[in-house]
Amino acid sequence: MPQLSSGGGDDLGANDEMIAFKDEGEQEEKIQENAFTERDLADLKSSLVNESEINQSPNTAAVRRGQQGEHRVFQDKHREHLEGVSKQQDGGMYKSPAYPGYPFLMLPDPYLPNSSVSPSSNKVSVVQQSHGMHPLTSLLPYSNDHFSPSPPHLPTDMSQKTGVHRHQSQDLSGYYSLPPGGVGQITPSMSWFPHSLMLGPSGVHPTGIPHPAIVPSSGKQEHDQYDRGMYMKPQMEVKREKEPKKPVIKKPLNAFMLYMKEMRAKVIAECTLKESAAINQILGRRWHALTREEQAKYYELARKERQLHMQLYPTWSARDNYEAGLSGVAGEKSKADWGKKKRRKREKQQDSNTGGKRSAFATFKEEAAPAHLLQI
DNA sequence: CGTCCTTTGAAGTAT
DNA sequence: ATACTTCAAAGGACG
Repeated sequence: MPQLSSGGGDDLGANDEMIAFKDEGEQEEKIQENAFTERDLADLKSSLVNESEINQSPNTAAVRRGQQGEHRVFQDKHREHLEGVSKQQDGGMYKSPAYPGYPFLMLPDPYLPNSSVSPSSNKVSVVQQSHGMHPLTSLLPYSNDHFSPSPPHLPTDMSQKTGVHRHQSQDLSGYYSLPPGGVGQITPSMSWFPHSLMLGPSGVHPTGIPHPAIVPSSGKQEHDQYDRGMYMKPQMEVKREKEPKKPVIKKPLNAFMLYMKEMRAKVIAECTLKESAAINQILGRRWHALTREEQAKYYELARKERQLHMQLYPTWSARDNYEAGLSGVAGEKSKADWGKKKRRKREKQQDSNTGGKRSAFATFKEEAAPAHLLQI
């Protein structure tokens, strides 16, 4: 039982979340890069173009894999190094957030109708409002009040939930001063949700808790519903009601995803690029250019997202969404079904390694990242 | 319309 | 224990 194996002191792998940091030498270099000036952008674009040149190799995928693997090995090396730091964080930093500015970052706008964040109230806007916001992200004003020992709105269903297989985070009970009742007793304030959301047709969690993270399993479009659909116009709601879909609870966003959400619009504006694959490459490089502290903010946010997600959906498993779009029913995939996509992907990798057709994106990069971008 | 691309990280399965 | 795979977001491209 993997979930249990990480129990005890581990907090959803929080201790491992600091592993992505670079070594000191590179760190310095990255810190310099981190001054995101126009020059930085030019560098990034230049790098992107260079990458595209590299990627012309038929073994692009393999090369990338190799690089990734290298990087991960490197991360592992630093896992040890950072472990002490991480533990310190669990014991100290997380109990008293090291980033007093961000805990209330994204609360107001989408969840308080027609409200907006006071620009002066935030140090960091972690999630781009223009892109809407991940439902859980938006659930995370990260005030400890939400986990106060006396939850203001305790959904009755939650404590009655049976068959809970997600372990309760030790850290959670420690950090949020949880009552000794377990998951069912921990209930974040539902004041995060706008009333319209509370009444939404799709946002009903198995526990009975309405939540925007639950979206109809209608493929990719669910993303939009995720961000904007929670405030769907009545017409849309009617339409959705007509064709009810099995709700899908999305994975909580990891640190990098949170970072991407925040920075995407910025990069798009700077680059005048819209292609997400290219944007993501830039964001990936920027991510590595972040300082420890900057990354830590997102790791912390991601950690809390996972915590909250686990509280809200104690029975949810990442596996539920594996091929959910194909099965239509989350969590019903058999072990026989499990390998289908896997094999497909393996075949694809073999294809690329044996000089298969070039990706459309490679072509795109050659065309979309021409020299004129370097002049910025 | 569904899938791919591309990134990192979390969590799952397979060996 | 380690390796590998899937999925989170995003939106244009493509079959």
